[in-house]
Amino acid sequence: MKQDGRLVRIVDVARAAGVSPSTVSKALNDSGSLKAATRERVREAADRLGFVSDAGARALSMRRTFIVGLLSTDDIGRFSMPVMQGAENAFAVGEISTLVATARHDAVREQHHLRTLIARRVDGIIVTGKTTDPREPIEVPVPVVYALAPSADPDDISVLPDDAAGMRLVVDHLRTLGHRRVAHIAGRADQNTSRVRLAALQEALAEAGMELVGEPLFGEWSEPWGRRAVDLVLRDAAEPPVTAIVCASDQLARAAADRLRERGLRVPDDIAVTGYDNWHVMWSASRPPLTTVDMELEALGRRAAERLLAEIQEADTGPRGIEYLPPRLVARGSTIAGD
Amino acid sequence: MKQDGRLVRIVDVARAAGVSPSTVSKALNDSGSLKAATRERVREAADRLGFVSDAGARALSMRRTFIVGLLSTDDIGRFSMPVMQGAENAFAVGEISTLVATARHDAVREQHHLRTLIARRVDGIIVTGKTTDPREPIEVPVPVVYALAPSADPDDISVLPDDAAGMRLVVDHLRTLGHRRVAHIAGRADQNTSRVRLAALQEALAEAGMELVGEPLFGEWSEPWGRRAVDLVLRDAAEPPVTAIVCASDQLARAAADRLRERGLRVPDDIAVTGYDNWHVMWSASRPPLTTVDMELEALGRRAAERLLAEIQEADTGPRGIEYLPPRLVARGSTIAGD
DNA sequence: GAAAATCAGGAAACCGATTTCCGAAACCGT
DNA sequence: ACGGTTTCGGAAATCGGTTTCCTGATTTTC
Repeated sequence: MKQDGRLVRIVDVARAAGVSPSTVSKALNDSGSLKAATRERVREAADRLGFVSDAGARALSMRRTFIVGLLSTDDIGRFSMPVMQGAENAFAVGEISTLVATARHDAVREQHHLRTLIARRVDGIIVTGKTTDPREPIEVPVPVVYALAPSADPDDISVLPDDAAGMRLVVDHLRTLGHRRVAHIAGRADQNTSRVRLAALQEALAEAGMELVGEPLFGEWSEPWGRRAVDLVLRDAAEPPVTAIVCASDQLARAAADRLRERGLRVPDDIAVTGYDNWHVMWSASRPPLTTVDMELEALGRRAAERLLAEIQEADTGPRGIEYLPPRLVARGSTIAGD
Repeated sequence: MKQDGRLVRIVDVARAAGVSPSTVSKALNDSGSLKAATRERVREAADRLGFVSDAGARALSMRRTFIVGLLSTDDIGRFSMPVMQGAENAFAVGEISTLVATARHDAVREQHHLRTLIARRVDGIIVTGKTTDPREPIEVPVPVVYALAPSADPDDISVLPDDAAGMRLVVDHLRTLGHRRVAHIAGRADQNTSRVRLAALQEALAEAGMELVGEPLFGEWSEPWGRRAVDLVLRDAAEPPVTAIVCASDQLARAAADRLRERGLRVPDDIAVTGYDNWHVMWSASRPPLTTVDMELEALGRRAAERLLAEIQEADTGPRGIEYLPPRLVARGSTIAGD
């Protein structure tokens, strides 16, 4: 395959097999009607010559490129990466290639990338972003699925992790363990995720007959904030006012656990801690390892890919609007002693 | 642009402008010889109709797809991501699109992806991986550049971060601050990176007339190991045997700083700590923030893209074999008090 | 054994651009 | 006014496949 001359074309195969180009095409694509012997002879010739069909030329006549675009609003980051991974995987089995484009929050760059994707005649586009804040839909003449960052248009297809379900899992877990009074350390107040998680937490707690102690603490998604927030929870209290702290991310939870230990409290015996994200470097570095929620982002990427494929084949069955995918609770030492 | 019928073709523009298709092509590509007025008229018609040239068809006649493949040996991870980002950026300005393929350490998957890339007639391929261990070169009929994971073949083009230079920066920094006796916490012994960093450290220390105290400590790339390693350094010593600990990663350094604080030692006053990677979540969460080395992976991705482009245009000037790119030292509180 | 139905494979049109080649028109100097 | 260049723009070939007929050959049917 490493010769430098032009690659093997279909006519070369045709000549080698003593048939016409159209016959080669039919043989290799299992179309038309050919004798089994002919098919075999062509196939044999094809891979003897190392023939690899030109996808571009094929796309031209089939009016289908088998390429999808993956447009990321920002950089490909910690969240969009697994999504992309899942999508790429799902597509690869269907012989579909993935073209990546990152807009870096720049509208001009985004437009530029969209133009290129259109020029490439992609069969469809998946749009991602790092937050779950709704975004302006993109205007293109091909199917689009939004993953992680939903479209503001309810007629578009969006796939999101079900944060509300995640919080219910957490509350359920804590209730089973006997906790009744919990505090919440949240992330940035201006992000959808923070508000959704808080709301879901409050609701789930109410249903379970449990109590959210103190104001929810909004801050940022950083360890320093996590540590500071713990101090606020424990503010001038001889006895801890709660038995568990639900954190909106693993980063916050890890910092919380650190701070609690520094303040002489044992996790989980004195206070249990839960995180969110199942981010390996965080949950495993925490002492003890974190009980957390896995959003199953890779599955989300796969699902987005499936929906897009269905949409491309005009056979989509899922709901328009936002589809929520169930997360998974992972119980570890930060809530279960001796784990 | 959101009509559902077929997209605007070059003949549509031709008709609208009252010229032939070939004239449209020339007008839009600034080729051939046309009156300025004609060119303008065609252009005007083209974007009035929202014409976007079909890249596939164009590729077919130009024998150049303006697509490159980005093949990752493993998943796209923390290290390959910025590389990919840098490459994608560099390519985007040249109107080149990036096709991603992740092999997940699976030879079969890798072969499969290579076949698809060849079928797509990519102009070239960038190969990455997460470690700097040399890898088997790939066999393809197009130019290839290896980034991060070098090819075992010295005739191939590889671009790597200069870890030796990075370690020299660290030693230099510590020497300036008056340190003479340092310990080293390394990562996995079976990885090239670990050995290279250690060797460079030893050499730089020798040159600077400084001393590496104790055996280098190999372990894993995790915080638990970082903490344990600190205990080994301080083992049954009333007084710390060193004034600085050079860690092979930010993760290790952050854990080391944590552990030192727990043992009642002040960083950097009693012992200074350095990391490697400039990994934001690690250096910023550390108390104090970490002095570390930034490998400039995004620049590395850009460089890889440049080399590949040059190679595609048969105008490469850089050296065959491995090209090392200079890292950058970032000084922070873990070595400089009051920072 | 003849008519009808089925099967195998090829010729040619087509997908949507680029590019080479060529003819007509405009321009030139004398 | 005339031969000789230039300039401009179109016709047609080409890139590498797929697909639609279409024609002989073979098989089926009664």
